[in-house]
Amino acid sequence: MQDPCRAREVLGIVGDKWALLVVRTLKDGPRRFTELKRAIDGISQRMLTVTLRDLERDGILTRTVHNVMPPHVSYELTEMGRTLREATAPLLEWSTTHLAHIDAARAAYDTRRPPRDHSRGTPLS
Amino acid sequence: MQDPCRAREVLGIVGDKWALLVVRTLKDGPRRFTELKRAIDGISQRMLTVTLRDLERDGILTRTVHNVMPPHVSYELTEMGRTLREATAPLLEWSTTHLAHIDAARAAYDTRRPPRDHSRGTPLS
DNA sequence: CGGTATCCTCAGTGATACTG
DNA sequence: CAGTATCACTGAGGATACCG
Repeated sequence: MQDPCRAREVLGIVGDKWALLVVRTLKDGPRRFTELKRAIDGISQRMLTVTLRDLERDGILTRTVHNVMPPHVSYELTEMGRTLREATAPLLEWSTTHLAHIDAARAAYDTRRPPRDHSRGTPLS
Repeated sequence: MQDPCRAREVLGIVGDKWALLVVRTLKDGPRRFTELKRAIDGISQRMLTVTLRDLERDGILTRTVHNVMPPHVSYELTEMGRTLREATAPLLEWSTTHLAHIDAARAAYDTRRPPRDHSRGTPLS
C-alpha cells in the first residue's frame, strides 16, 4: 500500500455517517436546509449542520445565504463534489445488488457460530 | 431517495474505519493475520480481529486455518469481496486525484473563518 | 502465531432549549 | 428558517495482559 495515510483521509469523508447521504441528496441540484433535513431520514438538526459545515470546508459543497424574508440558505455540490458523487456511484450500485447476499451470508454465519452481538448486524430500520 | 435504509447499511461496511483498508490490502491475494497487521499502519490487533470477523460474517472474505506448526491463518477475498473492491476502486482513485484540492479548500476555509477544531481536519499521520 | 478478555477513554451523536 | 449552545450518553476503539 503506497499511501495508507491519504486513503484514510478519504475514509474520513466517505466513512462519515451522514456525508454520502447528503452528497447523494444534492445530486439533482441545490437544496435548502429544511429540504435536506426532510430528505435524509433520521438525521438530527445538529448533525446536518455539522455535516454540511465539514463538507463545505472540504470544498465538496457550497453554502449560499439569501437575505430575504424568510431567511433562505441553499446548498449545492461544487464541481469536486459532483466528481465525488460520481466516484461513489458504483459503490451505491454495488450495495443495491449485493445487500441481499450480505444478509444471507450473515444469517449463515450466525447459524454456524453463536450470534454474538454485532453492531453492524442489526437488521434494518 | 428511494432506499435510504439500505444505503445506510452499506455505509456500515464502507464507513468502517478499517474495513476498506483491509479489503484493499487483500486485493492481490490471500494474506496472513500478521501481514495484514503490518500492512495496515496504525491498526490495533483487536481492531484487525474485529474488522476481519465482521467482513467474514458479511461474506466479503474467508478465513482459513492451517493446522501446522507454527499456526497459520490466511484471509482471502470472496467473489463478492472482489466485486466490492472493484466498486470502491473509483473512490480510492478519486482520493489520490483530489486530496490536494481538499487540503487547499480546508486551508482557504480556515483562513476565512476561525479554525475551529475539526476532528477530520487533523493533517496526517 | 493469532487470537480473547478486560478495562477505560473520549469523540460522535442525540435531545433540548435558545436566537438572529 | 436556519441555525448555535449545552449537556449527557453511548459505544467505537486503544492499551494491556493473558491463552491455545
